[in-house]
Amino acid sequence: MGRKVTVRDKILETAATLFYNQGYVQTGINQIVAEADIAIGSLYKHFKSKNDLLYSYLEQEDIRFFTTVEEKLAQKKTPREKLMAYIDFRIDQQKTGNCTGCHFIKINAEIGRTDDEVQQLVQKHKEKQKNLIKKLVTEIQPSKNNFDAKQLTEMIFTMIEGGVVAATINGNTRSLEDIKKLADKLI
Amino acid sequence: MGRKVTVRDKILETAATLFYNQGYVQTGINQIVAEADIAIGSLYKHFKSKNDLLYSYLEQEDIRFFTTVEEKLAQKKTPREKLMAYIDFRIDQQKTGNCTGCHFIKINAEIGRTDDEVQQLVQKHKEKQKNLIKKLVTEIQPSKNNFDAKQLTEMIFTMIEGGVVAATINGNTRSLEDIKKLADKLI
DNA sequence: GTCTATATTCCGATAGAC
DNA sequence: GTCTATCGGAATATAGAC
Repeated sequence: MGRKVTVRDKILETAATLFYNQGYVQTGINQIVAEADIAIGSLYKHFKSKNDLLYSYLEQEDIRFFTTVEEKLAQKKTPREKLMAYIDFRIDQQKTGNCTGCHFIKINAEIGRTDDEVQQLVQKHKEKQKNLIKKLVTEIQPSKNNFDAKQLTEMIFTMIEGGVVAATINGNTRSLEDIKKLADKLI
Repeated sequence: MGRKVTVRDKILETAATLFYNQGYVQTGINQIVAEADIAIGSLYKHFKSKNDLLYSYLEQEDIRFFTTVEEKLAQKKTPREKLMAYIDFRIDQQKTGNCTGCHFIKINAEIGRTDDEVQQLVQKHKEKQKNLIKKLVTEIQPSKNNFDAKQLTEMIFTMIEGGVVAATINGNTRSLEDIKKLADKLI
C-alpha cells in the first residue's frame, strides 16, 4: 500500500492493456501473470476470478477517463472551448493508443449484454459522457441553427461515438477531426 | 447444389448466428457442428479453418446487407425518402436482432486490425455504406443549412454508426430513431 | 509474496472407418 | 456425407511447499 506500486496495480494495469489491445476472451490468465511478472497465486488473492478482474478494469478506465477530462476542461474558460477540448481529448486518446477505440464500446461488442455488471458499467460510462456534452452544449446556448440543446447533444454524442468507431476501423482519426469542426459549426 | 439448402449453407448460417450473437472467439467449432447438426468432417471439407469461415461469414453479411438495402430503396421514389428508408432499415435490423449491433463493428472490435483480411472486409463494407449515403445526400441537393453534401454525409454516417452502437449498449433503438428525425431536419 | 504441480475442461484440427 | 477417436495445446482455477 501507500505510494508504492502495489502488486494489485501491476496486475490490473497489465490486464487493462491486454484486454484493450487483444480482447478480454483472447487474453489468458497465464499471459497476464507472465507479463505482469507476478505469481498466479497473487492474482487470485487480489481478484477472485477473471470476471472480477474485468469489472475492476472497467471501473478503473471510467475513473481514469473522467479524471483526465476534468483536468483538460479545467484549463479552458468558455463552454465552447471545453467542448472542443473534450473532442480533442478523444482524438488524442485514439492517436496515443494506435486507434484501438473506446474501452467500453469494445467490451460491449465482445461481451454484449450477456453480463449484467458489464452492461451497467458500460451504460453508466456512456451516460456520463453524454451528460457532460449536454451540460456544455446547454451552457453554450446555441442559436446558430434550428436545433435545441437536447438535439445538439444527441447529434454531437453519436457523431463522436461514430467517429471513434471509424478510427478503430480505419486506423486514423480523420473522421473524428472532421467531426470536431462540424460540431463547432453546428452549435 | 441447386435450389436445395446445402450443407455448406447450413454451416455458414449457423456460424453467422453464433458469431454475431456470442462473438467469434467465444464460438467453438464443436458448437457450430452441433447446432448445424452436421459432421465436423463436413465442416472442414467446406472450410479449411475457422478463420476461413469468418471471412465467408463477413462476405455473406455484406452481400445480404446491400441486397436488402437495394430492395428497400427501390420501393421509394425521392432520394430523401430513400435516405429515410435506409435509416429505417438500420432501425429494423436492430429491432429484429435484439439490438445486437452491426456485424462489422462487432467483429472489428473483437478482432481489431490484427487480421488484414478482416480489416479490409470491414473497411470496404463501411465505405460502401458511406458512399450510398453520399449518393443520396448529393441527390437531395441540400440547402436548408450551411453544410455541403460532403459534410452532411460525414455527419449522417457517423450519427448512424453512433446510433447503432448506442442501440447495442442500451438495448433499444431510441437514439437511432432520434437520429432519423435529426438527419431529416439537417438536410 | 514466490514457485510448481495438477485437476478439469475445452480448443482447433486431423485421420480413419462406414 | 456420417461417425468416433485422438493429437497437442491452452483455458480457468486450486492446492501446497517455501
